[in-house]
Amino acid sequence: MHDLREIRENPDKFRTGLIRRGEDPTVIDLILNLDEQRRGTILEVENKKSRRNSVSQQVGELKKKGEDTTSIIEEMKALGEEIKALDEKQNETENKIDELLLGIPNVPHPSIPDGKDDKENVTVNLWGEPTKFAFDPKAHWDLGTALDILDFERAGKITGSRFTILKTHAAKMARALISFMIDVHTEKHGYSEVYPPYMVNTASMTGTGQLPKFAEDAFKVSNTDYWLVPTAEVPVTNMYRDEVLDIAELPKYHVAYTACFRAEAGSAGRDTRGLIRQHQFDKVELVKFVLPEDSYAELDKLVADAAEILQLLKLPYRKIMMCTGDVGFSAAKKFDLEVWMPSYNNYVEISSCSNFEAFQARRANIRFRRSQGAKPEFVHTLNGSGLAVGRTLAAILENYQAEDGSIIVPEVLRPYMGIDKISK
RNA sequence: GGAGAGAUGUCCGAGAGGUUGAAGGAGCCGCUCUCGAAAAGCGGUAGGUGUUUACGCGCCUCGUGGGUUCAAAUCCCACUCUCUCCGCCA
Repeated sequence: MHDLREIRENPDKFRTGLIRRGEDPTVIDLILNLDEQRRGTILEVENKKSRRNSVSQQVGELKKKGEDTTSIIEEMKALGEEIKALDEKQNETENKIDELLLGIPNVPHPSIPDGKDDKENVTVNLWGEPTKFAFDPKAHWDLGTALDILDFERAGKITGSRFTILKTHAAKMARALISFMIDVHTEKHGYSEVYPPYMVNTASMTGTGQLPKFAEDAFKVSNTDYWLVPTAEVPVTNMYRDEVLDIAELPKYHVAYTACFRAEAGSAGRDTRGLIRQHQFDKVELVKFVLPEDSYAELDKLVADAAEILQLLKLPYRKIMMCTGDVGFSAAKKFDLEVWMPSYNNYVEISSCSNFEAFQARRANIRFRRSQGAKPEFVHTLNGSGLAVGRTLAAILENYQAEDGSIIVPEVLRPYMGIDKISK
């Protein structure tokens, strides 16, 4: 969410941001009009309230002296009605403004390229090379089914499509990956581990920007105000909602493992096979709360922290900078890491690292103070996958497959798995 | 699920319709004293919003949302959360 005052003072910045994203900038003028209306009413209603406050005080004094106050009270009754009517009008206006404000995406950072969609994203660099095979490599869903470590059919029976049962070595490898990733981030990169709830309330979903605009992407728990988390970003970022953080604690880094739940509305027919696009998947997420002036340096470090997992697993990947058309609603700048997936003969997103600047902090009211007595300011928030576990598992199965259909276990996972090869 | 208690500023804690945005204490900041420190003394110390070049002034906020009243932290209703006891339970 943006600061109404900032929009008032510098509307062109926001118009330009919308235009760069390919969206309609006239919403800014709509807001400016409503704001003007709103401020006019404030003046009017506050004058009346001021009068009521001082007269009410006098009433108290007069009554103490035993004087007659009936005519004043009559007058104040009428004034009260006027105030009530104006307050209602004011509420309506403010709700309309909020509704519009909540629907406006973040302003893209000047450094990111203009573009319509993902085709205009920019490759920043490549690490490693697409894996070469002396034989015809298989897709992970075929490998996993043949090894009896992935079971798509029974998952379809017990739940539905886009769910998978991981069995034996696959289940253990998922667990190993979660531990490995969290260990690297806590021990080497300085993140503090949290294990949050998998359900969050509407206020939290609004704080990070999933709501109100993207309700159809999430699962709502019926008869409650709760949503299944689409990413650990939501609970972890909202840990500090409505708090003023001590500047000595900044920057604050958290790493969290959760299952993630996504409705995948609008993805019907895409990535229907395998682990790539599931309604439920595991993810280790990195979340940062930082000083505004540091957030872009912190973004680079965040991407490097996520990339290091891929390097340690020796999985080839590339780093992509998202263009204005693909940067996402809440982000000002975003890098994706894409891992080489032989079955796609292409790179597939495995991590998404964003700087939200103050966009989420303003929605969630997360602030800090530069010094004792200073005005609170909004922090900048960032997050990134470090990494998506299901896709990592798929990438390992495919990139580490041998001709006989067995899978070599990446060296860094062997201490966690106790074996060096998965075979029949 | 049943019974009860509670939610006040950075923290503890008073207040129970009328000059209370809120006593008192702690913390923090500044000053005095001191060679320095401690102690002591004095002063300051919420957020949001509107207006103003500025000093300032106004409005809102005592868990959240409604209501009663000329006037609500204080009365009424609903909800949320926390704690205690009982029941159930991984």
